[in-house]
Amino acid sequence: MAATQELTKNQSLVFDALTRADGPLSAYTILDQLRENGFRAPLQVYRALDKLLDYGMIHRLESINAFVACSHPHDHSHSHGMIAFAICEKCGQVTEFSDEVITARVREWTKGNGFKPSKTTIEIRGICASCSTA
Amino acid sequence: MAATQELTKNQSLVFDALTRADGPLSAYTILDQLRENGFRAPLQVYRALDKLLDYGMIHRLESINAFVACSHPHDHSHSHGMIAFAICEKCGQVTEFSDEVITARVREWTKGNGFKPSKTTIEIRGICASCSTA
DNA sequence: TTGACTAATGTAATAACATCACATACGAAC
DNA sequence: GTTCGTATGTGATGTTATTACATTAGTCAA
Repeated sequence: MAATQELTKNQSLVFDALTRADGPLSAYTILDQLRENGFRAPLQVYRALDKLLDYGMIHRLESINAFVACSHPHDHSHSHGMIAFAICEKCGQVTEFSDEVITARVREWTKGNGFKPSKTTIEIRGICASCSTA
Repeated sequence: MAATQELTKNQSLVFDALTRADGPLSAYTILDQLRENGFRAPLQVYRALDKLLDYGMIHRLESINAFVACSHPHDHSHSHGMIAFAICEKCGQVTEFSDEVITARVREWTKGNGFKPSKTTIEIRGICASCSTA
């Protein structure tokens, strides 16, 4: 499984909702948006989100309990590196970037300490450029 | 406000609970532990946690909704740098470290993108050395 | 075609995490 | 002692996520 068109109905609905939104959405916000599509329960959303996370098509922002569509959907180059997120606390915009230096440095630490990493979260909250000039 | 002995009663109780524990605790776990000390409601815990976070005496682990006592309580050297956490998903142990290279690299990114950071989260989940040999 | 298996879905209930709103108490400054 | 800020007590509510169980739909082989 890899491409968008192979998603199930619910997965597509959830993924489309996240793609339409230009910022992170909470699971319950997605649920509300999809009620007209027949969604009734949180689990319908969470199950789809789990799969989409598996497929690497979306990300979970731990610090705000929300989800975003991956902004580099066709770029698998950073899929094994760490992804960092800058989250604007004013407008909600999320910028995704990956940095080899940080990735390498984290890997050094884990190697040096015998720690086997499974998932690494890097989230910077603050005010984005447009919001601080506005 | 800076030192432990200036904490209020509730703040001390919460801080002590976190210090006794040798791993992260959720707010509700703390609440349960402090019922015999008169705690009745979540807010009593959350208010204390907020202050302790302000004072830099504890940290919040965003990825697991839990709190830990700072492991470098007398070391203010890294208090303006970023702190990273390695969280063992097996035993719950949390190792706290700060890395100037990562800190610098994040600062570079934020400067370069006009992003004003307020709080940065770095959390590595995985299996710690003792758990992977055991 | 039937049966067996697997993946996806539907639904209700509940658990886990966090905040709001309002009342009361306490200490310091005047 | 009044005023003011901080801390506290308490119930209700809001938000996020999971458990448990039933049902549906597709695949594949006998």
